[in-house]
Amino acid sequence: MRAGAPRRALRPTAKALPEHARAHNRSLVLAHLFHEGASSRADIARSTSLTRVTVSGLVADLMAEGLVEELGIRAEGKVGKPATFVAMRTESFQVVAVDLADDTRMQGAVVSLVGEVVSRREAPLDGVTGDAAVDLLETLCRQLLADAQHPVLGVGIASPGVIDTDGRVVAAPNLGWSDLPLSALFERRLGVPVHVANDANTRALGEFTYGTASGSGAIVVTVGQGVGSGVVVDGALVSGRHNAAGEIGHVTVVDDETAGETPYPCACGRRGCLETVLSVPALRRRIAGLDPQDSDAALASVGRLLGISLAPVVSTLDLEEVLLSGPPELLDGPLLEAALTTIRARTMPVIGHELTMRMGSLDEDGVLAGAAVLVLSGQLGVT
Amino acid sequence: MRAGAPRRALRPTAKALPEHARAHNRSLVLAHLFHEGASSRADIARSTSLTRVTVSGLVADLMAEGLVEELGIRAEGKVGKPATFVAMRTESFQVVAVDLADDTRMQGAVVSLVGEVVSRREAPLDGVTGDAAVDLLETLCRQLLADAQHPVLGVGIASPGVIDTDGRVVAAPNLGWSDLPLSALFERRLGVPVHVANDANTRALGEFTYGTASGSGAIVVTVGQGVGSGVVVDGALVSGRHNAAGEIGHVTVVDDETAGETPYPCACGRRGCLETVLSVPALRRRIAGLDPQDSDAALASVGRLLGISLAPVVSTLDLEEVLLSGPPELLDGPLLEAALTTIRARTMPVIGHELTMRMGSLDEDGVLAGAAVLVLSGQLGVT
DNA sequence: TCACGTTTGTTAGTAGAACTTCCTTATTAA
DNA sequence: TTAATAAGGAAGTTCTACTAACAAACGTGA
Repeated sequence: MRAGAPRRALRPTAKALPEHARAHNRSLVLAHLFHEGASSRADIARSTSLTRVTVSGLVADLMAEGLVEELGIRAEGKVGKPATFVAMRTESFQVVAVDLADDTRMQGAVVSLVGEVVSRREAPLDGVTGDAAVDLLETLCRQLLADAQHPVLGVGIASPGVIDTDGRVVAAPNLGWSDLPLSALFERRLGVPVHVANDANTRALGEFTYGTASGSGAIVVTVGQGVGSGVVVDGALVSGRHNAAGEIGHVTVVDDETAGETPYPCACGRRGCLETVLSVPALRRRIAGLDPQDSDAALASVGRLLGISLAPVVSTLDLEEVLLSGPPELLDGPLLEAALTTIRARTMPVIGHELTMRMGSLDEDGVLAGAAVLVLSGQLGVT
Repeated sequence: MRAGAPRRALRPTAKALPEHARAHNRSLVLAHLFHEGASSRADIARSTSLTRVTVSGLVADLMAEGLVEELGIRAEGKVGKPATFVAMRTESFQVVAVDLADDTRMQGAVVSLVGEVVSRREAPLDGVTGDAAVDLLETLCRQLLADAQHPVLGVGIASPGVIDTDGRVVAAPNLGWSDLPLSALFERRLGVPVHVANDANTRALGEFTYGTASGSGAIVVTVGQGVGSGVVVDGALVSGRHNAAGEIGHVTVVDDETAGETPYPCACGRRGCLETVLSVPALRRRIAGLDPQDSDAALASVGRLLGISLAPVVSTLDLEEVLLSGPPELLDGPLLEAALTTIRARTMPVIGHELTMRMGSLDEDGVLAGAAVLVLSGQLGVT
């Protein structure tokens, strides 16, 4: 006879209007063209299960906005009236992408809509923080906006630290930022849409859009100065209560009882964090001066620690893929293999056995590509 | 200059039609009435940000279907025309809920729309499995359908094992079921809508709807014969690649190097799974014959193992709450405290410090309440 | 060669949804 | 009694996508 008054809705939802449906279907058409390339209106209709009439209307709108163009008649000879190709004008728009993950310099680029870097710029940080860093970033963005040869859809900024969904930097210690409404501020200053997200999440977005990561459930672990990750669950990036989802670098993996390891102090003030063994500096320290065999064993021991901490995550979320991103000479070998072996050994066969774990397919520009996706997703609804 | 052809969309989306908007808004109205109780049409309009006209139309539809009724004039004296209360007719409909988590018997109940058990029935399993278990379940459901004093919206079944989103039992070893389309089968046989889900996920649904769990990010760990969990991330239950999300019971937490512990064999064929220390039988074994102090220490040691395995999950998903469900005399005390302490010690302060961990607020009928939510959510879109 | 079927894309008309505007009703406050 | 306030409904507008029908352009096969 136990009962309880119903408390609250699981997911606070917003009202739905007809024009929302229109916007949704518009994104559907755009996403098809983005992912599948040039297609006929009838192709789009089949793929989206909208009618040809509706697709024609949406395509007409998109052509009027200059986002889509007709390419001419399909060559292949099949029966029936030949199809007219339409395609997204990916070459006629660009995106400005900035990567703030590096401690020493800001990396920026003009990026095409398919994630190709067209031109780049750097701004050495020289230890500036706070407002000075904001100004430096603004200058870099202005230069990149001037560099672009085509209209810029927006600016995408990947920053370390905690960023909320409105593009406000809640905390980015390296840059001395806290509670900084970066997105709103730069939209005012630059006059173009600005999207900001955490660097590891941004890289994950890049992997999902341009790389080979699958959308059902995956985690992309980024290994650099620190260790971060982006998590996709049921097709969407996880943000978390404090927008701190993916912060796996400061999970304790080494304590006094861990065989063969010593818990080293971490920048966060605690000891034995994953970052103290898996970050690039930590890995380099660990293998410095070792001969290849000992080095491999040392890397494998870190892989095992990574596997131990990932196993509960993989199992709880029933993930499909684990991707590693960072220097291949450190990660792609004994470390990755040991991590995968460890995860498989520590999870149910049905989950661990079908798990794939590998290096991400994007290189150091993956974050820039992801920043482009931020804009694409925010402005056009394309993911 | 690295690039990649865009591969696939992150989230495969379906077309949007105006009538979908209607259904969505209809659920919005229903959900408001469900969670807030009797309200005027104008109240609903304010809460949903729909117009009064639209709300009036939707309420008229719902009244024609008998789901909603007018209650009369609001008593409180404010200026303006007095409001007419409308309310969901929660007492005029019922749900049949069945809990298959127990190895020895099927537990069923007629449940009101607010999660109250109206009447119950049990069916001893006596070791039957496979088709015989299906027949037993059908008989139980028919009896419960006959027991109901009001029209039944549907049947909600919580089963152990892996259940896909269509209500197909992929694998439920205890019941000898595999690849059984339970939902479709019973809809044909019983003639009412049938919804099936994993028992741990169902309990999580119950906690979120009738209990005190918050929707942003939480995990509900159910401790019974085995150990399972349901995970809510960004307001939605996680299903996972194999629909096996939440299967935390078979994560390895004890290996040969774990101080003070011995890895015991598990039913899954491996050793040292969480289930070998945290399940109710394992806990009872562990504290059997110990005096209170030793018993507390033994429970705390299990709590510590739970905390170690949950810490990476809490940190990666930036969860807000961890709920434990099961016998309070085992869980609510040293075990829970040790687990929370361990999680806090092993995660970033910002994540761990604000984490709350406590017992779920629903008792042994939580699964039945969750099964009612399955129907409510599936039939009315109310969560 | 030529009628026929097929496919594409468009035009016209229909149905559904939610909005704004205006009105009636009912109550309190001055 | 009058003005202000609020609830609820009626009428008409706008937006959306659908079905039905059609013209254009092309292969196929007699």
